[in-house]
Amino acid sequence: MLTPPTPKLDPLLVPPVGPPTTQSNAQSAEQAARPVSIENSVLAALPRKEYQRLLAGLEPVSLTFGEVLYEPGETIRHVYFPGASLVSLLTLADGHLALEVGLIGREGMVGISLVLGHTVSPVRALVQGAGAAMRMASAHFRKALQRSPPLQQELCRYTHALMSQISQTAACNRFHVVEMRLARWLLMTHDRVKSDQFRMTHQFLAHMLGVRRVGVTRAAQALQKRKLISYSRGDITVLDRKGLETAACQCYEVVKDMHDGAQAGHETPQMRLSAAA
Amino acid sequence: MLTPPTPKLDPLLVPPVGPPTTQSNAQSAEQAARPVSIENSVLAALPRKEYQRLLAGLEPVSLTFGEVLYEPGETIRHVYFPGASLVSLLTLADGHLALEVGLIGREGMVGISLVLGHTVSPVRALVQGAGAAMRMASAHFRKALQRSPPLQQELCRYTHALMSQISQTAACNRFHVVEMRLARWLLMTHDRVKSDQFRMTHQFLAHMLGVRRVGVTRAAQALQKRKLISYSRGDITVLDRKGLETAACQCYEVVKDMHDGAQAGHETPQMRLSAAA
DNA sequence: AGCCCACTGTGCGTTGGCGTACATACGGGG
DNA sequence: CCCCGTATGTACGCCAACGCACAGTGGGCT
Repeated sequence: MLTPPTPKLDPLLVPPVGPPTTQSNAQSAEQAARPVSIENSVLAALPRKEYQRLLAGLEPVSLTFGEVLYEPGETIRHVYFPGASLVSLLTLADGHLALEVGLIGREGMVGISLVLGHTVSPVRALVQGAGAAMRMASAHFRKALQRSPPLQQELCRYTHALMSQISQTAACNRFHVVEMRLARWLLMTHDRVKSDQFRMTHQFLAHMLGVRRVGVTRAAQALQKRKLISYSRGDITVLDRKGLETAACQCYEVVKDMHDGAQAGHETPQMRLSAAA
Repeated sequence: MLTPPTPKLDPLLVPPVGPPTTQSNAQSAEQAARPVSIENSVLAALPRKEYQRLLAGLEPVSLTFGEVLYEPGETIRHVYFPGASLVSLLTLADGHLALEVGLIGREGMVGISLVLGHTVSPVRALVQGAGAAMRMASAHFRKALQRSPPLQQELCRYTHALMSQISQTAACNRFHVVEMRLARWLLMTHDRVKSDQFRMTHQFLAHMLGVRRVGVTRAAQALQKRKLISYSRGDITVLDRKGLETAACQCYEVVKDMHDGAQAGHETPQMRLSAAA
């Protein structure tokens, strides 16, 4: 939250940010003092030795709200390992409408295309929650990936989880009403940040969910009336986590189980059998 | 989920078919005479030597309409390389509604999860167009994959294309009206089969598009009135391919470019930059 | 030939979300 | 302290799609 969310008109389609990488570098200098501070599950899951080797190419950056990391069709310059930050993957339809298909926090990596050998992003990657992250230049990353089977494995797992998330989101967007989807979205965000409270305007949520702002307002009202959340001018607070889970569609649990399963299955991949059944 | 969910009522969730694998084997015997007859782009893209080595584990099968290859949460026993056949990936929402998120023909492989190290499928894989395919047992496939970097590369490419397809479909399902989506779907199918004509009831299409059967009927009427297609009792014929492309949303082109780009980009991955801009 | 069933066509009231427009409320900067 | 812009609340007509119900229609099977 280094900058106020929405300066002008419709900042969410193309938010007014300075050159992203440059300004990030400025801030990253102070953080460089303790470069291991970023907690990212993918990195954390690596053997100590592998992690140490990776550190050479990793650079701490501070992601600012609204920053666009990739645009569809754009070459990927860095991959990002979010810590406290939060990144949305958006698919564009027609050219002006956007819809979130994936949400990436500390459990994953931004730039999965590179893992699969593509240098171009098919989606827009938008910073949705400001915070710290580690990044690595694409060229360096590809080399590191080739040299590190554990990293490959970790990222393959995550890729699969992300793919499942995207699939489930597709069905969810098709079948479920706004209120349920909003609840799900809040839960997903809640999982990825430490606090019960985060900044998030209705307008922004509308873009994520692919609906009108008014639709979000209505849904949010309903949730607030049920004492599940409270909000005011961009501050959303989760009051009743359990209740929210009830209000959300089960898509939430399906996706969550998938991510958890992917991590839990680190040593025993087969155990996922029962989890998903 | 080995038992049929809905024996009566709605034949498309589990169409009336005999034991899938067994009966397929019966038919595959005659095809075994010339096992190289299946044209699959992934296999075709491999160096001759690699392909020859793979053949040992490949087994020609005949997929029958309505056959379910995987159910969500089920262990993947084989991967499939479709030839003339066509397989849909369906995500389940709530437990009874299904929505197609991906369509796989000769350009891909069914069972991508295995490539990413997961033995369990997150989606249902439903045979949507009967025809030939090659299959390989999971254990064998995993070994083959480890030994063959070209296969890895080919499948990573395809995985990426599939992921893009799923993302785009998600947005498409959210924003576009049934008629456009139907047109898109017909085009995608048309791309993957040789003929201008294929079997496809409204009810089936309704499940793919996640809408009512009546919705499909209406949309199909409109397309027929415009002389783009003609249909009768499950036989759909594409009359005006160009016209259909106009009637469809541009999601079709976006996804097509991605698949083509993935193949064309074999040597020049960067060239896609301009295509998606 | 006749029957049955799958496939397709049509109608009706309902509804969730859309597009638009305008009204209030908070809060920070001048 | 006032002003203005951002954030939120409310209203109205509209439409695509929904759920349900039922009516034709053609092909295959006995």
